Amino acid sequence: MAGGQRQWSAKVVARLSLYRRLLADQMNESQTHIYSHELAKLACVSAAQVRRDIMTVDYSGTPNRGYEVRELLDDLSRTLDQREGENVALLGIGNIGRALIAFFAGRRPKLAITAAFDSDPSKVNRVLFGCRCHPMESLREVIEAEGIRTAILTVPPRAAQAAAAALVDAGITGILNYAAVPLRLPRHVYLTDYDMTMALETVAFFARRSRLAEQKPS
Amino acid sequence: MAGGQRQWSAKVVARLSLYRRLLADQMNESQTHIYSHELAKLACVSAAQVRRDIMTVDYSGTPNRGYEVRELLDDLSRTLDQREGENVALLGIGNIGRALIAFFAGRRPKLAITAAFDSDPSKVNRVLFGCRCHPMESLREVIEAEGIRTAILTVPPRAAQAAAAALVDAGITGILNYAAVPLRLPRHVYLTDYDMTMALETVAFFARRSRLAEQKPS
DNA sequence: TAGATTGTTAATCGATTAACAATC
DNA sequence: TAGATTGTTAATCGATTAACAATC
Repeated sequence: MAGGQRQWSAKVVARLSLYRRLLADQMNESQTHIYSHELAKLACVSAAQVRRDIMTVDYSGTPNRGYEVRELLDDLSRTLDQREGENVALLGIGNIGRALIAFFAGRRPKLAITAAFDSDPSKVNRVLFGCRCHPMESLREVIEAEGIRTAILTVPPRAAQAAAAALVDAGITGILNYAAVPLRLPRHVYLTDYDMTMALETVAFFARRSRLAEQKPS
Repeated sequence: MAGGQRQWSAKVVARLSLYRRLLADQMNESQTHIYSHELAKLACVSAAQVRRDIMTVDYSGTPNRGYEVRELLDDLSRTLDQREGENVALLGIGNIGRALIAFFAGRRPKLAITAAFDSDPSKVNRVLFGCRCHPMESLREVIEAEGIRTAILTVPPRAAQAAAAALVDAGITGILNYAAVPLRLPRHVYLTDYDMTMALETVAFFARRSRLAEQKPS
């Protein structure tokens, strides 16, 4: 039922994205069907969670064969991809920005970084891995022309809030934020923060703790 | 009470890391004290959460002045940092790996990437932003010599599981995984996955949905 | 059929928020 | 003091897991 108002959570969508990639691997190995517990093992989650997640894309398996790899893959792609493909913008061509452009070049057929922006004139009009760099002044123009709704933010912290506001102003409704600053955005804009310092400090904290636990006398 | 067995969650630790950075900014602006709701606004979280988080580091504010910036900053650092500083290893010197080495160079005084590893001989023995690149063969040796417990994984997907196993074998207890593959690790190893494809697909999904919601007749 | 797996509901778990007496 | 803020407990919320009848 197309009109059913389903509540998607970010975690579910992220797992669907992972399932899709794992299923593509399975198809390359000529697997035609797969059970929830098999997919669960590949994804490192519980089988119950796999079954519940798959319910959300309105695909059904059968007790005998589990899930048909090809069919499930198609249904996942119908949920995750826009049929005609989709373009993404990237703001800030520093080390991280360049690495992300290189990483995503050709990776997903229906999701490509097609426009980059930087305020540094020396970077403008270059082409990196098929992605053209534009001046900040043409932000709105390019975003509207290419129908872009999703942006990656890799500018320095100080510039992040203003850059994000400009993006929203130009019609962006989803931001992946690599700048290590909390952003204040209107509610209709979806935001994911990828703060690398926070991530590394957290891992280091628990790595230390694990060692401490080991040293404790049993 | 130092011995109190407190249960730390990854989310709380990550927020403490953020609070610390925000407080450092405040101190640069000569703020001596700050209220929970002020810090909450900067961090884009609720005031109740700030108060509860700060409780976990055993620091107390006062109704009159809120929190003393300097004191809270010190207590957060005592929790997050190892007093004598700490080294981190990075595996896989591709685009992402190089960008991360550049990003973290000199960023945190007590947390530095000091050793990189790659299986490509042409990359070995170079020095990037003060970080030396070693051959994979000396993994254990270097990790033990530098007392490293935390590692960043930026190798290609196929190599990730084996590389992670080698890290664990060498004594690593925390991994920040940028390789887009779920890893199976012993339970004492702390793992955070940073799957960029998953993140971008999720943001794009919700960005699309937001637009759809806008178009809906009220 | 017997046995394993599915879809789906109920129970559990953990994290966030609301509320409020104590306090400066 | 009066008023705002704190530490802390109780209520709420959402996500995960367990359980089980239906099914191939």
